[in-house]
Amino acid sequence: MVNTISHIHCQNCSMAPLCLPKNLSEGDMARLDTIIQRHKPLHKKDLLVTADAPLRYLYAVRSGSLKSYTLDDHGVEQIIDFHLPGDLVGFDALATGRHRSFTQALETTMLCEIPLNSLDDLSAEMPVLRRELMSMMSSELYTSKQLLGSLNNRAADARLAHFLLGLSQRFADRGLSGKSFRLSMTRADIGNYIGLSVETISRILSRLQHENVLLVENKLVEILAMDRLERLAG
Amino acid sequence: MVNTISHIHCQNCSMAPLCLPKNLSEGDMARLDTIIQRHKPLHKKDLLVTADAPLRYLYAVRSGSLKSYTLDDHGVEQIIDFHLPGDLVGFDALATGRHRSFTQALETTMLCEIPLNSLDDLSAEMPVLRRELMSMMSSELYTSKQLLGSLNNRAADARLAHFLLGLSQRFADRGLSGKSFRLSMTRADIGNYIGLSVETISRILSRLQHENVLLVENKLVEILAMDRLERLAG
DNA sequence: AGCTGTCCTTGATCTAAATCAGGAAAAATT
DNA sequence: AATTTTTCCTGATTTAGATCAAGGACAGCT
Repeated sequence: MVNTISHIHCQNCSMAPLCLPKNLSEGDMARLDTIIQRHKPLHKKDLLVTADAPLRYLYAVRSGSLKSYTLDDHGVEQIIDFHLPGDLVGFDALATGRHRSFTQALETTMLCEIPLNSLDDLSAEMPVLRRELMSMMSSELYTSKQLLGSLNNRAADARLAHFLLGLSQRFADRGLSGKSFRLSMTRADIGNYIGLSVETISRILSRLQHENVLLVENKLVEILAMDRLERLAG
Repeated sequence: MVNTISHIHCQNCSMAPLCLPKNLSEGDMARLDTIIQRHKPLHKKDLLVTADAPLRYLYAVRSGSLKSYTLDDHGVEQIIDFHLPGDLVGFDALATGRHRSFTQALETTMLCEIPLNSLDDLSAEMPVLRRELMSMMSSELYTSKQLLGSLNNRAADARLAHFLLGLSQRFADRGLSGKSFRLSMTRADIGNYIGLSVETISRILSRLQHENVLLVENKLVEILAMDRLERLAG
């Protein structure tokens, strides 16, 4: 019998509607599929890419999650991204041809590996793929700039609300519950990402729980009052 | 006699080495040049694009400068970018086909207008142009994420130092002085962008002047001790 | 040149969130 | 199952930067 694990294709991947092949015709998708390879599963804390390493592949997250971070002058981690299934990892490295951050699994994570050379060739021939690539980068750019706007000049609870709503939206986009989900990152990771101390994250989660906006149990979060959370996020 | 103003071409534009055509062959550059149009000059405070307007062109800044901003729920401006000569405006709108921010001239500004449809066609045929587009988006993405990292969790003086060093680098890249330059944005704009109040910007500039790190005279800034500024930025 | 509105600076006060501290609960490792 | 390590929570204290306040310097107008 054929091992099904070794035969994952874009055509039968549940993430396809969100991922790179989302707007491709059947034929185009099949062509893209031929260049895509599977990557061995990562365990929690495994590194996918290291800053400065040459960029050879873009990675598509199939399941699990990761964080990307840089190290500042003092070797302190600075988280710049969380990646969920359907996300592509590596766009920020295209300009230099080298990765500019570390990317580490937050839990057991499965990935597809897309060789850049082949992708570039394909994008010459497939206008839809080319536009999709541009579009995904553009979205990431927008999200990143939005984040800037919603962190600067905003109170701690607004930042955290924005973060939770962003996650909620992304889970919902993936066909999962946007109301009830698991945080694969620690409170410290969240604080690092949105510029707050762990204690502040913890306190605000507790407060929102008391105010019946959230229900928090360890890593599990349930949004009880989406409207109030949205009002908080501003 | 031919009016020279009406005959600006990539081939004789001083910004070409930084701008979209930077890596193109002579022939490719000439082809790109045929689709590029000039935009009428903007005066200070003129809007180039409005949020929600359909995206038809990318704009390349030839001279002058602009700021991009969104409006939050309460109609408060939130600056997400400053554009200098050689920069391209509009990348964050590719995904939706609509602009997602307002872009306004900070001074008299000259621009080139690049029709998106033609650019897409060209990028199918010109691999170097395609990669250049991707590369420019990637750079912008990286800068944006870097900024996130260097604003979060950082003291006010480190933020401002980072901002000034970023400007300095960009001026230097453009063949201008990285040591002595003019701020085309107000203190309030800077504060808005890096998440500090006007007063704090003003105070830190004064302090850095007293400490002989900077020389500030209205809009003019001279960096006296680059090393100390870099140490501050961390 | 003089007027008007915006922009910048400096000082005094206040406050939100960081830091310090300690303990409890999970999770990983043995 | 027991032990170690990491993560999370809550309280007390401190502090960096916001806010309030007011005067002075520019820049754009007429």
